Amino acid sequence: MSDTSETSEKEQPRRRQARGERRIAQLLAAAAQVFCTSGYTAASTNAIAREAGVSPGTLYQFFPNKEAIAVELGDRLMHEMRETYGEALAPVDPATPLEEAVGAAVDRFMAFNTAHPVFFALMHGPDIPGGITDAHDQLHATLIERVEGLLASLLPGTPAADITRTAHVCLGIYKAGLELVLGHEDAERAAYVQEVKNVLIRYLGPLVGDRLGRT
Amino acid sequence: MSDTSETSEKEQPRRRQARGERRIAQLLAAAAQVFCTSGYTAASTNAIAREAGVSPGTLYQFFPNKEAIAVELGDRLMHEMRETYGEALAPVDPATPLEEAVGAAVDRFMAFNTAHPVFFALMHGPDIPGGITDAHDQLHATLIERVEGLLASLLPGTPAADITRTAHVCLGIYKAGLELVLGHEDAERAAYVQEVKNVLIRYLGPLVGDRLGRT
Amino acid sequence: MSDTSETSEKEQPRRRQARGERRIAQLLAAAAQVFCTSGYTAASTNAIAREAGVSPGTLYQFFPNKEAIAVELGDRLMHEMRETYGEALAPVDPATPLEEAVGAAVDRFMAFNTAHPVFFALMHGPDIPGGITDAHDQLHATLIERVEGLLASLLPGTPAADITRTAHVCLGIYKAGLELVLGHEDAERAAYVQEVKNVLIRYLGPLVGDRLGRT
Amino acid sequence: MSDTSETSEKEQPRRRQARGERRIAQLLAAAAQVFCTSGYTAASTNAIAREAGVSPGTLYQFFPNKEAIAVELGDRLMHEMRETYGEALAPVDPATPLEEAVGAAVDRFMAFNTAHPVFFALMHGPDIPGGITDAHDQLHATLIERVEGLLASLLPGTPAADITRTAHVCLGIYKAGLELVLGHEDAERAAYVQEVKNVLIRYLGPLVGDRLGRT
DNA sequence: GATGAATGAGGATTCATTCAT
DNA sequence: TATGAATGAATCCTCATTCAT
Repeated sequence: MSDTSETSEKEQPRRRQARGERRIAQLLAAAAQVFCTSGYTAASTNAIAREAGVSPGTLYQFFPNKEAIAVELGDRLMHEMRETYGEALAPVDPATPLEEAVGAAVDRFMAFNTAHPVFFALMHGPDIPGGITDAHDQLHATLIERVEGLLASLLPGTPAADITRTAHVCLGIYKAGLELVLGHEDAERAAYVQEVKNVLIRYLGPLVGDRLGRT
Repeated sequence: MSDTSETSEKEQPRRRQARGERRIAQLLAAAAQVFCTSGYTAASTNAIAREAGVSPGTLYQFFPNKEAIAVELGDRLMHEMRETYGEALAPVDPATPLEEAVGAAVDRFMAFNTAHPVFFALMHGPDIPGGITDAHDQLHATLIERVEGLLASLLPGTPAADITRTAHVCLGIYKAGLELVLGHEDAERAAYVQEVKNVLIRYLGPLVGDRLGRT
Repeated sequence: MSDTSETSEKEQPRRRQARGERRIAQLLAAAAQVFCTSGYTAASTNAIAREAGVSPGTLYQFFPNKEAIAVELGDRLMHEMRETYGEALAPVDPATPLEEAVGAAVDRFMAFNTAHPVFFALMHGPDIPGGITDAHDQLHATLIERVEGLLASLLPGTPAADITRTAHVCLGIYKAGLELVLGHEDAERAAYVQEVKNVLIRYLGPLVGDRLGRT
Repeated sequence: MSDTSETSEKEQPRRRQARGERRIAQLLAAAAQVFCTSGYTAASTNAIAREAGVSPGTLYQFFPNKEAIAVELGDRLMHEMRETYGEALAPVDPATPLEEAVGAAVDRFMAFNTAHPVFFALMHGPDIPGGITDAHDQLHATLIERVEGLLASLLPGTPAADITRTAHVCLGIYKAGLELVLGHEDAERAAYVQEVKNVLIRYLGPLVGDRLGRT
């Protein structure tokens, strides 16, 4: 009881921050839950607050608006992804067989996304094509960056514009695949995972081959 | 002619229907516009009515709810697609080179979807994974069917389950590609179209090859 | 076919009127149906028109508004009641035993109201105490008049104000009883009918008795 | 005092609740007003909020829908009734002369209903015979129960089914009488009150008598 | 007469956000 | 910090009524 007492002048700020962090985590967890259940657009801040067991006012003490919740959620997810699979998406030894590189990347991504289904909701975002919100933009940009990094190491010497385009295509394929994977279970799910790998490997194969061929 | 009864069963009703039909077309056009601008979820029936220059009540004279608008819009799009590219998606002569078959299909699909951007909004639908609405379900089911038809002719002898899975993958790829295509213009757009073709061709190539190889 | 031809100059007006009458009857029947199903307040003119198989415009060709439909319906019901049970509610031979007079009146009223359940809906009317609408006012007034007539013959020499008050009480009892009767079936319904008679007989008994006693 | 934790569990919540309680009371008062003026069916939640001087949103912070307002209003009225006239409707000493028992009950009921005219609106409810809403159902059921209690003590030995039926009849009589009472003033009102008593006394008299007779 | 399209105010209800406490 | 009350515009949808045809 001695140093957990709130009246300890030194501890208070730290405790406050700690409490804040806890609240934020709590709110983000609730938001994840609600985003998964209802999708981003339909998710209401009140519902998130309720799910978190706090009042709407409290929510707005930590986030200026709904968007910001999604942004922070995305950031943390990306962060956790980096923490967890840190080097998995880092540039790859060009000698690694493509099958292996892609297979590992897809497996890890899928594992992560299956464990954190919000990711999908955030990637998908509000359906509108152009107007995508910041949250999704940011998440998307970060993901693209990472994929670009991977591709750059797989396809050295490829023009940046091509790398970017290929990254978009790969991410698109992955997202589409993820939707299918999440929509099925067990054997069928596994089959879809394999298909995603197939698509990516066959798509990227010739690109890698070209490079090799030119050598 | 013997009976100038209550309502002339030929002219008047047609007139009436004509006006109604025009309004319906007008409303669907407005809905397409609004769906494109705001996405299906965020689109409001009032906004659609406003866009169409009619009162909300008028909208509800023709459609019982928002969903019904999307359904009808999807139906008409599918219908027009069939009319326009009727045989383009019909089973294909297995002798057709894959490049050609896929290239033609993608070109036509893309042309149609570029001309009718609503299609994308409808395909995408409300972001929530499970809850998809009828409108999107129906559209999706119809599209899947068509793709299955195509694939069945390209990959004879393949088990139905595999055809279905492959169809889902192809449609997923196409949708992801469409998003990228719609998000770019001119040369970049063309490049993305080419990438979609590449992905599909390379994905399907081995499957066709297997068949050929087995022959 | 000769004289049913619409081109017969003389017949046309008559036919028109006849047709009009048919339409009105049709509309009133539909209104009765809808009033019963949804109550007067919740009944929509569109629903009535639909039930009648005509367009809303047609309805308004015959009735200026919803109220008027109820009024006309009430009128016709009163009319039919008079036609059917004409003398049943007419002044009664004071020698008739009260039980008999009341029993007969209740039986007939109940028979009529059971056969025409709209009557109840119209009597009940929009729930608001003071603001009762014309339709119900009129119906009510007519009913009160009739009951007053009956009572006047049963209770000769009673001041008009008392007759009126007693009439209101009797009608109130009857309406309350009707609600109960309509809410039950078979044996229980019969029991409630008997109760209504009991209430009225016992209520009126002393009044009649007074008179007799004074004789 | 060792713990100045998150929320003081004694003062603050009470404060909060106090404000809410006040709003609820205010809203219920407004609802009562509006229900009286327009009847339950025609009363709009917006009108209630306006009458209470708050925004529609505020209303929905306390009540999930219109129905709930009526239910709560009914509950509170019943509660107040019990508080105020607690034992007045409680089982009665069978030795009490019927006139006295009925007279007292009617007087109290009438006093209460005159002071709280909403009661009538709630008892009456939406005009539609079968569809009665929960609010009215509940109120009705509670009232019936109470009347049954009264009757059971007045008519010991009567089968439950008969008690129930008699209770329905008495309540019906009372409601019909209330309508008349509320529709008149001063002397005429008093006269109607007397008539209600007369009806009930004469109706119940023989039932009590039967019992006595059988003794 | 008859049609059915058109109206538009109004219904119940929700929601992101703010504010007094 | 935390609360929860407050907001008010916006949501989908209905309905009595009118009007061109």
